[in-house]
Amino acid sequence: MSDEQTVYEITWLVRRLFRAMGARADQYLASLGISAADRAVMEFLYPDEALSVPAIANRYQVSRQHVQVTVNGLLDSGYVQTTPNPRHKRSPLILLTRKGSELFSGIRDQEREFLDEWFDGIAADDAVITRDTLRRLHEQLQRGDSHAP
Amino acid sequence: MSDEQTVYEITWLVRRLFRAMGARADQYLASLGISAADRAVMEFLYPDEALSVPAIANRYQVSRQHVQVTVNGLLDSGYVQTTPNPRHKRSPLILLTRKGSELFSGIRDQEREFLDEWFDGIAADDAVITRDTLRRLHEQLQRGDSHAP
DNA sequence: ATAAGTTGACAATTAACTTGTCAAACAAGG
DNA sequence: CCTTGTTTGACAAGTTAATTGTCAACTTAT
Repeated sequence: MSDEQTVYEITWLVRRLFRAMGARADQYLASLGISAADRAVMEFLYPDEALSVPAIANRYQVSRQHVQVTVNGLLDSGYVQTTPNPRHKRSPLILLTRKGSELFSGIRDQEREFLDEWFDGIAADDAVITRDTLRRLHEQLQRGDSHAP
Repeated sequence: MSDEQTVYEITWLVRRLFRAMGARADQYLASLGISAADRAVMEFLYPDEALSVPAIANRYQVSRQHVQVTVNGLLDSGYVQTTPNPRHKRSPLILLTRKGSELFSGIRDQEREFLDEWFDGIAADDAVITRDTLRRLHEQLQRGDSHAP
């Protein structure tokens, strides 16, 4: 049984960290001329997945229409290309171009570098305990969809 | 020095937890007929702060115009009221009405109950380590505004 | 073959903000 | 005082990242 103040602070920190991480990521992605949605779509395709638009929408948990717009933008910028879908003539598979793959692996390198710096002063044991605790909290939320908030 | 996979998973979990918490909170608040912005404003006023609209906007880190709209809505619903501001005739201080105070303390009770359930299986020691680790990560982000993402 | 479901394109709508602008009110200096 | 610059509430318009609705073309199941 955890103390109330600690519990409250953890939720507060999760909110804060999310905002701060999001702000940094957006800033960095904007400097490359892409949006968070673009990055998310590319992540599903990296390094060499070929998925239809509705399949991406399913994984991203977002409307297929929105993914369609994002993918169309990425097609225009040359970061993704289409390949025929054997299972559906009108709905091609989407995959990264070489250019898109290079962009995304660059993004990943930058992120890795940032994470290394960010976790520099954190003891490995503490990081593992934190991961396990957050994991358990996440499972708990997935499982018990009892009542809000 | 923490292992890369662990570090990455922590950031992933922070994102997921934020989304899940937000979804639950929104659902609960919507059932009460208020928005997340309404709740945030009431939190600044609870239990008995009296602040002007621009002062709330400063703390909330959001445009004063947006807070103005939120506060006007709360005035209409009778959750907040105005009191003359000795320092500015056109900009009254905003404070919770009895109704607003009761609503917010009800929200807090519900949140407390939810958090108790959520952290039920978590050992107190682990919660403390998690809090401290997240705290350090938060401080690190605040401090070093070196480079993105 | 024919009914039912899936898909891309397009349009309209939404939520939660922001920025811009105005006139009234305020603070400070000369 | 009086003028100059700042703060404020009200209103309007714009933005972002998504949603829902609809259509016709196509695909799948029966």
